[in-house]
Amino acid sequence: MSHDERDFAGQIRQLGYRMTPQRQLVLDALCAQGGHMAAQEVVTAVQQHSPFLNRATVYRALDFLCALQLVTRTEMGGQVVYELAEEQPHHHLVCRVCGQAQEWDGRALGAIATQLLAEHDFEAELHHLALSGVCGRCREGRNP
Amino acid sequence: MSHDERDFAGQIRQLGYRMTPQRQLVLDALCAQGGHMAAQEVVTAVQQHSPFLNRATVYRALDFLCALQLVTRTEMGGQVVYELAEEQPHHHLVCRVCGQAQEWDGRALGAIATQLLAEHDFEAELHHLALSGVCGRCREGRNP
DNA sequence: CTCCTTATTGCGACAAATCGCAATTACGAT
DNA sequence: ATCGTAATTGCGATTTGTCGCAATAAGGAG
Ligand SMILES: [Mn+2]
Ligand SMILES: [Mn+2]
Ligand SMILES: [Zn+2]
Ligand SMILES: [Zn+2]
Repeated sequence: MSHDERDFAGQIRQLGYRMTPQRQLVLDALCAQGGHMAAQEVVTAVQQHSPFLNRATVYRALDFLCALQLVTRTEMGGQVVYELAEEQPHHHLVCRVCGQAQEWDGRALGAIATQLLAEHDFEAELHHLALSGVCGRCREGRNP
Repeated sequence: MSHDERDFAGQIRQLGYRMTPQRQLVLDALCAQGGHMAAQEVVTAVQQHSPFLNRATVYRALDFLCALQLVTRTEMGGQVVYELAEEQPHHHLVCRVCGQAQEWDGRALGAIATQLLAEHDFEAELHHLALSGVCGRCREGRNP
C-alpha cells in the first residue's frame, strides 16, 4: 500500500536533484490512488493535505518525475494520465468507440524493442503504452 | 502537392456530416505543411487565409477529422501534433534525450496487431505511433 | 430554386497548462 | 551546527484548450 521500500529520494538526489515535500506529496497521491490519475486529480488530492501548494508546482513535479521515469505519462482516450512506474511494465488497449481500456502485459513488445535496436540503433523504452483500436464488443455492434 | 485526388468531402458526407469551408481550410493547411503541425500552427496557418475564423472551430475541426481518421493526432516529445493520414502508415522513434525523431515504417507492428486480435479480441489501429526511447548518438554520449 | 432540418460555427466565458522571475529552501561542504 | 550555492517553489500573467448556447448555413427533399 505504500512505496516506502522504493528509495525515490535516493534516486532523485543521486542525480543531483532534490527531494522536496511537494514532490513527496505528488508521489504519495499517485501511490494512494494506485492507478491512473489526471493532472487535475493529482492537484486536488495533494491539496487535501496541503491546500496552498501551488498548481504549477504539481505540474512541474509531474514533469520532473516523468523525466526521471519514476512516473509514466500517457494519453489515453483524449486525456493525459499519470501513474507510478512499476518494476513490471504494463500497457492498455483502449477502445476508440466505447472508451473502455483493458490491460495488456505487452509481452510481444520485446521483439519490437530488439528489432528497433538492431535495425535502427534505437533503444525503445516501452513502459506504458496506450494502443488505440476497437474492442470485440464494439466491433460486433454489441455495445449500445 | 495537393489532396484533390482524395475525396474528403465525399467521405465526410457519406457519414452524414458536412464539408465546410472551415474544415477545408484545416485540411489545406495540413496538406500544405505536409508534416506534423501543432494545433496552434494550424490556427495560425488557417488564419492567414481567413483571419476571423475562430480558434475553437479549428480545434473542433481537428477533433472531427481525427475521429474520422482522416487526420492523425499524436503526442510526440511532450507536444501534440496533427498530420494528414496517408494510405501508407508511418511511425516515429523519438529520442527522449535529444528530441530528434526518426521515421519508422512499423513493419513489425503487423505481428502485434494479429496477436492482439487473436488473444485479446482487440482490433488495434496503429496508424501513427510515436515510440519513446534513446537514439544511438545519445546512448553513446555523442550528443552534447 | 426554395424550403427545412439539424450539423456546424462564432462567441464569450471558463478551465487547464505554461512561463518568467523573485523569494525560498534543500543539502553538500565546512 | 552553520553557510553558500543553486535547485525549486510560489505567484501572477499568459497561452492553450474546452464548453454552452444562440445564430448560421450545408445539403437533401420536393
Ligand atoms: Mn496503466
Ligand atoms: Mn508523422
Ligand atoms: Zn469498445
Ligand atoms: Zn538522441
